[in-house]
Amino acid sequence: MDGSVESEQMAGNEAVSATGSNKQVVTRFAPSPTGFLHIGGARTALFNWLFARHHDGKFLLRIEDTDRARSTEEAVAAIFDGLEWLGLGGDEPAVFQFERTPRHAEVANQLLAGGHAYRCYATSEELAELREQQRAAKQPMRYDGRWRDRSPDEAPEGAPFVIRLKAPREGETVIEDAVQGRVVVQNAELDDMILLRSDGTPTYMLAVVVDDHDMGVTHVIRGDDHLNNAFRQLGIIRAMNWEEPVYAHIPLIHGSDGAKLSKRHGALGVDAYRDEMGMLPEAVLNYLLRLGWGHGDEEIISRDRAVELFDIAGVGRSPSRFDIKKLENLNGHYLREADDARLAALVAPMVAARLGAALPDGGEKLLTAAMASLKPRAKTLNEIAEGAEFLFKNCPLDFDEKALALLDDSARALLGKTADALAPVQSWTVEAIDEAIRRVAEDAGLGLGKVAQPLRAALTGRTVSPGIFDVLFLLGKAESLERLSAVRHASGN
RNA sequence: GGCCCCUUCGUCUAGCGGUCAGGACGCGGCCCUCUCACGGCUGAAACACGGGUUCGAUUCCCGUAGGGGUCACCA
Repeated sequence: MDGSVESEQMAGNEAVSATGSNKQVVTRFAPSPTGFLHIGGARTALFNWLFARHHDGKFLLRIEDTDRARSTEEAVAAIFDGLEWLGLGGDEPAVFQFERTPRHAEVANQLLAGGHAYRCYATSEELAELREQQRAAKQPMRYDGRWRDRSPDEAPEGAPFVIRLKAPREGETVIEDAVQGRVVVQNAELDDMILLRSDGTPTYMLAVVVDDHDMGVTHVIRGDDHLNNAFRQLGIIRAMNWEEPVYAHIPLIHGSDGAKLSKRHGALGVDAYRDEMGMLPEAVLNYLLRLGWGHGDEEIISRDRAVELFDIAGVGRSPSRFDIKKLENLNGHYLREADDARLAALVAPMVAARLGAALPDGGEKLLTAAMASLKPRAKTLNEIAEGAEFLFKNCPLDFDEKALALLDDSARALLGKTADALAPVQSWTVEAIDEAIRRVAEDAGLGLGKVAQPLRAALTGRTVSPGIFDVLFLLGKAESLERLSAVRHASGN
């Protein structure tokens, strides 16, 4: 057996033993509030949430808002809103990183006092020049450590400085990543990163490490784009002599073009899946779960089942592309499973918007009754709303072209016979309607389809709708007859 | 460019040395049928390439190619 497989197993066992022993699993989701909760972030949150639940641990939230210029309150609200919709709230109130600035500075100074960090007086211009030279010389671009070993007396009087980590230059750093396996980086590749900016605020590198430590995070599950950062962060953790968390860097989600899917590249927020695309949260969750994680042939996986099954070992190592078709398919599945009244409540405002008018009294009730025949035909709430429109249209219906084509003179004559057959029906049940319509077809010596299609056109204005008996039943006797009559008395096409 | 990661049907994936390479979405066909869906059955569709290791590689190792990530006083 080779080394990498072995190391993966070790990483896996480490994760398990951390839970098997006295230590409670703590995971966190730590978005920066510079935009909405995008789909990749939602998946990261999901994996963290599931891992914590699976191990009876804690799932925490932290808002990484140390970049004051780019953080907004709207973004914070959007992120909480998205998480709430998906049912991925934290087990404790969210931590706002900016509020912990003093603690970050404290740690930086501790590092300084312990000789693990030093003051660097290089200016931004100086550094930019350095990078430019390195670029020109085709050298790797990194800080050259010009203040690393200088004596403090050489410091320019009163000049601003940053605090940098004094990272080891020899040897290598190894991470046994629970997803990626053993990853090794030469320490020479890592430069002395900035811990505290010249204005005294912490950088992300410092803040994450301090906060993760203080929050007791045992497992850091995050996007693959942080894998390189982990090596730098480890430098701080080791300098502080803190316990190292288990890292699990999950592959990113790419767009259908294969490029990184992020808010910077116009990826959608989860709110768009809810508000614009008509998705159900359980469908989004199921889809996200299967993107990058698998358990044999299981495709339809409930939240509870996911908690039961989820493990890091099932997370794949390669990036995946977002496929809206599959999400839609899953959404269709959950639509069919969903409670009719819940769906009606969700769809009612959408139907009203399409109609440009409020729904009549009892509109939501009618939608609930119609849901059983509406939802199998839809993949999104939008499609349900579209399919429900005919229920609320007023009498001179707007007919689409194909419907109009069906309503020729002979069809109108047939519609007359149909109306006559329907008029005497006393108890307006699907069975009674079924019987009456079939008799019309039989008497005319026609197949049921020959009667149903013109009827459908006359009643809905479309050639596509739920079963014709259901349409008649849902519309009610009076409305049905009125629509038939309206068509028969309209001028020919 | 340096460093790091990745590579099974178009897409998401199962596989963990010997399989007719399985499932799902999408696509085609058939059935059901009053339309459209749903549902059922079914078909086409993949181990990037080249070397090893091995009796035997999709599976292990090394290259190549391709893709991605990362190199800020952003997070």
